Amino acid sequence: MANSPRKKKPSKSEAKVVPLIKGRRATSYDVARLAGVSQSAVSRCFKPGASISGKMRERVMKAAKELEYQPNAIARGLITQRSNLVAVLVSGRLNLYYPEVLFKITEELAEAGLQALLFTVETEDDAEAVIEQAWQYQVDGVISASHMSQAQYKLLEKRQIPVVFFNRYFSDHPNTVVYCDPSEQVRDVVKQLYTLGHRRAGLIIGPEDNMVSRERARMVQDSLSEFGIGTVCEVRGDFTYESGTSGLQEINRQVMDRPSVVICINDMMAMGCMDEARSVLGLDVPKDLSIVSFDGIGMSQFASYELTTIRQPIGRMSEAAVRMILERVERPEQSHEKRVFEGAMIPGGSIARAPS
Amino acid sequence: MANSPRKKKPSKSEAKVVPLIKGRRATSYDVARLAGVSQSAVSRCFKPGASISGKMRERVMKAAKELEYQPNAIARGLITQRSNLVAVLVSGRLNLYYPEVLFKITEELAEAGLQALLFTVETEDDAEAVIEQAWQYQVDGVISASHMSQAQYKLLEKRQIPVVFFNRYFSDHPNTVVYCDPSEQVRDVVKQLYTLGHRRAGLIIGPEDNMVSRERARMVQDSLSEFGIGTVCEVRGDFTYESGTSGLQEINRQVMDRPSVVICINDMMAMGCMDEARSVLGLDVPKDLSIVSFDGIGMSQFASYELTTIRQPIGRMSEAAVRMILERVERPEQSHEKRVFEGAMIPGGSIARAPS
DNA sequence: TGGTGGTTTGCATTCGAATGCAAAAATGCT
DNA sequence: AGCATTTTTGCATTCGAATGCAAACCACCA
Repeated sequence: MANSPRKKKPSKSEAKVVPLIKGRRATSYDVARLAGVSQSAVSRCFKPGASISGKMRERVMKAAKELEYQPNAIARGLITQRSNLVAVLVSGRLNLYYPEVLFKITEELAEAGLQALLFTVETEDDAEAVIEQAWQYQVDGVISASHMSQAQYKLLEKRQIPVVFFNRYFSDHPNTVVYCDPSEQVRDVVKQLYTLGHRRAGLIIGPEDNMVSRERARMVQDSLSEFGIGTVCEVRGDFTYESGTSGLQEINRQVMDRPSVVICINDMMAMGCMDEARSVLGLDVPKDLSIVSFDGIGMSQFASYELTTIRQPIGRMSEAAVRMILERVERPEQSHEKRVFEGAMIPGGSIARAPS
Repeated sequence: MANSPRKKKPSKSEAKVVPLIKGRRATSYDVARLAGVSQSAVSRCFKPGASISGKMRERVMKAAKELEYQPNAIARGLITQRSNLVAVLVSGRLNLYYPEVLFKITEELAEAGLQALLFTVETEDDAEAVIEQAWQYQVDGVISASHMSQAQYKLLEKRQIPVVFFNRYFSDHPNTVVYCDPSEQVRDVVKQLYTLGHRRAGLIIGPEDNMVSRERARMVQDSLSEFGIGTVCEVRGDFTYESGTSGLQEINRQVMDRPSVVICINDMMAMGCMDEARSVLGLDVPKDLSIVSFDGIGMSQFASYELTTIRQPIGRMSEAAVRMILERVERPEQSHEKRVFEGAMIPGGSIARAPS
């Protein structure tokens, strides 16, 4: 490996190497050889803001194009300690809220030059495994819109992997969060219900361990009692359509005198609830029964449902989540931040004057 | 760096090193040092089937646990030339068919020890960019359920990245495919329509360049003409709910004498169509208008819709897709394979006797 | 012409795990 | 015990790009 005289001799007739001829993809060394420069020059050409002269860049780029060279993100990740991968944790396929969030986040990530590593998480056990996987893949950060225990979060923290929570957080622990606070809108909706004569409400809430459900339920309860609307029944579902149908059944079973309005903690359950009311109980929604809910997912506005619901600004929230992950990656020492977005009431058509 | 006598001396009091104490995650070298063995031993411990003795494994594992060591997938990928990443290309958030497929595939991949790198693709230009990204990340393979031009496919082929097409393929080019062929069921459904007295059908199909749409349309046309049912109108949508509503409007505009059945090329459009029929045109589905469609996504069976539709066995198809990617990764020279699954008719409740 | 300062460039090393090869250890057999 | 065979282990190198440092180059001015 004698260091040859620093004069370039690219005239070796290997200039006609067809890229990938033997299954190997071109590396920065191949490009360097073809262009008659050093590997570092090639590397610098692909690093924005690096010190490189015009003609050098030109020469390298020409060779790179010829060989269809693209830097190897894996190798780059190894040396820079930045994978540009972000783990996105969403849960089940049964709540159509998640796909919306997922796609939005993925697009925002792409825009920021990051890749989404997708993980589906149904239980905390899943989360356990997922965290290990993400750790193995050296993700730069985690955006979690699904289950995660405090212990798991602390583990990630200890490993210095930035986490942004999407619509959930731990109140007794500092963390970075994008969150939708619909309390204003809840009050508006409840007020409207009051004006429409509703005095007895049913509630279909989510799993006990779910923060979003707890918070929303609390807000609803607060507003209800403020306006003197009674909660005749509170049943627990799991955010799925099916648990909306069975939820209404359950309410029906528990109280003889049906409430005039059912408040569902998310759209999926509201849709189940509405379908149950109409198809099974033969009720007219909203004339016989009003229904309101949360999320504002796309299909909640299909003509069959037209839910009166409180929408989360998913687009802005996703954008914020990605911004925040980037910030935390770049300045891990910075203190945590919580960004809270207001909800937005979608009037819909699923509420009406209470039947007398 | 004198090579010390091959006697272990792990008693260096660094045994109390707290993992990650200075922000560095443990590497195989750290584990090796703590366990008093070589780095290669550590590596072998994490490779299933490697030649390692029981006590060695035990010692290494103990040290690994203490340091919370997990092999670095990025470094591994670099040396093994296998990233264990698979790019999954799905399109828009507006057709709920995709999330279902995506989640299924992701789960199957996880089961096979692979990670899904998610890409959303709306146009062929997107696909272009996505392919470059995937290439940079050294994905082991691509599962494409979205747009991809022949040129793009050939590019991937040239780069020797295995591709599995999900429900689409190029007929004039060898490729690996999982596909759902609903022709049997189409015939059944059309026959049933005939029996129910339908003689005039409307069609809402998808974009011209979409193979799934073309194929399904062809099958429908074939069966219709076999049974002597006329196509009074064929309009084009884009697989979204909205294009289902506008599709029915369009049909209504084009022909004065409304068809007795509308066949939609996917569920989303069928739902839009049904909602339009009911809420805007005031029709009773199925009494005034029958609707049938394709896909069998979850929400097509919600009580508001209960579509008569031809379901794809998404679960089995996803599993097959992952299997096939694995096979192609391991034996790239093997010839291509096309796995075709039958559809399954879901009776639903969206068809009835044709109004006289 | 020579010196100064600034910009380009290349060299050599690094990231963390895998692996072919040879040395060492363990096992079996006579 | 002595030798052959098999299994286990460590050494050294490799993957592909990034980067600190020093050498080379360039421009400019005195």
